[in-house]
Amino acid sequence: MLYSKLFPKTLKQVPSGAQSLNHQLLVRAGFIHQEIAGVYTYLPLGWQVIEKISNIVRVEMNKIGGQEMLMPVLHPGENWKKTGRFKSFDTLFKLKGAGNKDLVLGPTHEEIIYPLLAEHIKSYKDLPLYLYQIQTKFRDEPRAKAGLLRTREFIMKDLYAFHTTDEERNEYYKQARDAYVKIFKDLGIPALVTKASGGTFSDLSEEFQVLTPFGEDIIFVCQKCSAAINKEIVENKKCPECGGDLKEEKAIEVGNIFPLKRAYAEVFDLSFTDKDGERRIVSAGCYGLGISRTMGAIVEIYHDDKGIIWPESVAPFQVHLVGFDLENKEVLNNAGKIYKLLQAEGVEVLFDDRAGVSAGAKFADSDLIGIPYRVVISKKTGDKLEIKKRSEKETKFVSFEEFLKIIRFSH
RNA sequence: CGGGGUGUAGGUCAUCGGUAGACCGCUGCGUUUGGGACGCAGAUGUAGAGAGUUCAAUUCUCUCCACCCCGACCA
Repeated sequence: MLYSKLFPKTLKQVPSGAQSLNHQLLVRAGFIHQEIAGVYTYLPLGWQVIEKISNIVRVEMNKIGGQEMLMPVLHPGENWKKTGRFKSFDTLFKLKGAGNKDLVLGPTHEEIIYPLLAEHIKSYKDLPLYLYQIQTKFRDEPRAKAGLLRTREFIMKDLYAFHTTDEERNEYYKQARDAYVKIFKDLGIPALVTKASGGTFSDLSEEFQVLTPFGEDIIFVCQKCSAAINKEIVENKKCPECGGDLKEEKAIEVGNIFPLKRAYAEVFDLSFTDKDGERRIVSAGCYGLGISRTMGAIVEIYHDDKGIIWPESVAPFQVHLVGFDLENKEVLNNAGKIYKLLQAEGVEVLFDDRAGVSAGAKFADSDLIGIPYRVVISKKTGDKLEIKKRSEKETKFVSFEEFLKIIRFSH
């Protein structure tokens, strides 16, 4: 991608009202644009990051048997009335469709997937079944805040798993939990598996929490064994695992996994005929992961006073190629050649090809955007590349081949 | 939803009872060229909306709307 063509330009000033770092940096660097409270456009750079995160999640969901699909945003109000959540779900967006029909913008998809499954699941042979989607959800939060950490429209991965027995479901829960641990490791995020209450769905759930001052959850982390427990279920200040001392921390929930109770299966009659000819209710589990919130959480963790420092796995590009002295034909040709060679090697590269822009401005933009590797080509660099990792201070001069080895090795 | 705050150029803000200004950005020309360069010239505004007070309102008052912060809420 040529930087001169990239939409939009970066901003020097912090947007009015933006307090959290993810909000400030993502807006300034041109990743997101706020439309209304808690609703953002994902601009080209931002969308690249969303896609990177989504793909990491997809890989692990597919490994545990997940089949990706896409359910509608628009739901029949009727289904929500059946489960009682048309009234009880506080942040539900409701609207009227043609013929004055009640419609709902989906905040979660039990009301769609249960009736869908009820139509198709007849036998124990149809189970287990793991279905997931990555999709925009809507919740009319009374107070959106902190950039992407709390929005009214957000991108979420939700996997619904359906089983013949609770034992089978619990077995799968462990697999899903491992998959989540792997996902956050691949994303480069230190997420703590945190015990929490299950809310109305189940007695216990686990949340994946990232420590950040802008988080909204209070969790307690054991200073001895690192176990984490949500405030809502901490009774005394001692670790239930090892008895160690607990430290209170602010955190943001980026994932939540829990076994579902059978309420929805019963409402929508999601049952099957077992081997012995008996009709049984399906046992389910639900596994959510906030894709867009995770993007915000990453920025909360990885930044400095100059800008974002993306982990390599989710950066919008791997390499930020910065050209100086581009009025000089030779330098321009050389930079263009490096750009093409990197692309030919499958490297995702953003090439700052702007002429007449000062070095300082290019460095500042590069630091703000936060791509892992910066490569400078100028009249000084000759046949070498001047490289610098965004996360480090030192600059090195290396050959093209050496640079390729470096970025390959880092993966 | 309770409390507080803010709405002025594309962005960040200043101003002020007599219908607007800076900086950034943008356009043109020239000089620069390794950490957000400089000079000159230019373009860009229903001052959030409505009502009221006044000779006169962006400015004061009221209502509404939007956004932000604290709290409550957060399957």
